[in-house]
Amino acid sequence: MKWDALEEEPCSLARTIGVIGDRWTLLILRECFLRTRRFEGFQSALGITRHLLAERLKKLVRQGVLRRIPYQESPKRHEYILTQKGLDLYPVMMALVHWGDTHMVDERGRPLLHEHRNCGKMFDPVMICSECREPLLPKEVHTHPGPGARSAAERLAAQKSTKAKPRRRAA
Amino acid sequence: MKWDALEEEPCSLARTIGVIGDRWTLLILRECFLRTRRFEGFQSALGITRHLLAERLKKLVRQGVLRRIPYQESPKRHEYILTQKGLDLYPVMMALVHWGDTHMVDERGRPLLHEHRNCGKMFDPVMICSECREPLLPKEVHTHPGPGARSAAERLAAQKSTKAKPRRRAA
DNA sequence: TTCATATAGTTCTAAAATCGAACTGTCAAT
DNA sequence: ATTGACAGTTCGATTTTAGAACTATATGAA
Repeated sequence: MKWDALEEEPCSLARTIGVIGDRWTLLILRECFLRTRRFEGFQSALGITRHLLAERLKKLVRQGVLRRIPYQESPKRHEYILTQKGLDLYPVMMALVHWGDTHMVDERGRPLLHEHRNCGKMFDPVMICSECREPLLPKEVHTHPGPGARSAAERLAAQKSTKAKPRRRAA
Repeated sequence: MKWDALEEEPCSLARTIGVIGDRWTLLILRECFLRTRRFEGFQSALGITRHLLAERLKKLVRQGVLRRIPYQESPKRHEYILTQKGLDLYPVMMALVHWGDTHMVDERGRPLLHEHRNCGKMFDPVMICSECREPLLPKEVHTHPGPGARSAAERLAAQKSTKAKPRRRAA
């Protein structure tokens, strides 16, 4: 699959994955939320190759997740900060962290605790329904095609290009 | 970086990324939540190569995200279903979908709508604080080292192995 | 002046991952 | 006896990533 194609798919999950769904990008975003802003900062915090880091940052800027802002002239230097679109990834990050906290901790316990300044307490993130504010369970959610869904004809056409071709028999 | 090392890192985000943080795995999990259970089902829905699909499924089973269950004898056939650990990824999936719905839709609108059976309404997922039940904003959250955090000495040792080495001057 | 350091990249080759297609094996139905 | 469904495995070619060095600009020290 050409991964650029993901962004064209009629699926919000696929499109999101097309933008942030690889290991280095997710780790770069972690650093962003931890207030890292500069090339060298990302590089030394992550141990990513400079080549890939440059490429990933470029892509995140192109996608509007990060903004590249000059912080000095001569030599020109820029730093990378989260846009609102980038900040909106916070629930994604928290959901990933919380799953790790729940299922991947060793005997030592959580590496990081989160304090909510509003209430002053250590918390876990909980995902609720915007309408009734009850926690969401997969069993209680049904999906329906939305206005951006593909018609049957479109699905058929799309299948032709991605579906496994029939394999021929042995001679 | 050897990606197996991610699971050892003192960071719940890194550990989670080590398990589910690649494009195909995330798409496979989407299919799981859409009730796909069998090899051919995943393959034709995603267009993933059979080779990679087999590998990813094995890894998800090894990690306890999926369970491989026989559904017929002779020939032996199995299907892959989400464990509780896998079901717990629901907030991650919903967060990814919601970001896509917010920032990646085209003029046609959302591909999929979600109905909450509890209240009967179409909803968006909202992430709140478990303690005060207010929506979480990145600015209002502070992180503290938890019991599983690395000591300063451990951080230093870890840096030696991942940090960029000093580069020598040109001759 | 010359050297060293800081920062933000780019370039290059080798190694690893992925793709694409074919192949294996079991069983049921025709 | 052949075809099709299903769940993989194998293999060569292509694409990505890793790892290291190199470029460029400027500051401050020897």
